[in-house]
Amino acid sequence: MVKILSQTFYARPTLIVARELLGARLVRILDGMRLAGIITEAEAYVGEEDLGCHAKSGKTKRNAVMYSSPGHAYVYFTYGMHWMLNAVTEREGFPAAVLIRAMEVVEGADIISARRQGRDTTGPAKLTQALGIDSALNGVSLCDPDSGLWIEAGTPVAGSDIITSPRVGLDTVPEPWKSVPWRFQMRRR
DNA sequence: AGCACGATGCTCT
DNA sequence: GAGCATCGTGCTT
Repeated sequence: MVKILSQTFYARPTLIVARELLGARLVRILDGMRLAGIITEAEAYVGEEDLGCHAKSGKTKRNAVMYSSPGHAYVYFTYGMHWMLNAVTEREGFPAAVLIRAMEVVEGADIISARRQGRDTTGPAKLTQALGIDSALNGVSLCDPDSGLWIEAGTPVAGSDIITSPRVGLDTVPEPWKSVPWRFQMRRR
């Protein structure tokens, strides 16, 4: 039986949510078609103390959604051409989120393959491009099917099948934030 | 198989 | 005006 992850799922410590999102099913309704993938990689960004987090300098127009209640989509634009998808976590007012970095396609493979021109979906911008996720989805609820974007519970991944490592792309971020092992990946089989 | 680089434009200082 | 939670290509080993 299918269960859309609820707000209480997201209203927990971000590191826990990031781990538990591995194996979950990311679902997107695009042009009336259902596309989906199993989340295989995610990263945690936790509060204003975390100097790798967009909220490090406080609330701005860009990162405001990170401060909203858990279970919302934080979608932002970077590098002049890429969109990134995050799930907002913890309590309202505390800026934290999980970046969804990769998925294994399980529904709508033909459509996704066409959208990706045959290329893979392992990468945060590849994933949003594959699913047609952009600024129109910033701030929508991930707990409401009307938004056209949500996450369903999947097969839990055992701790021994999760690989942790430092987050990607934080080259200029000071330690310890640059190296904390807040990237989570499902072991490849 | 790995690395360097250019693309490209929004956000905040 | 600088800096980016990246990607794809092309060139080197």
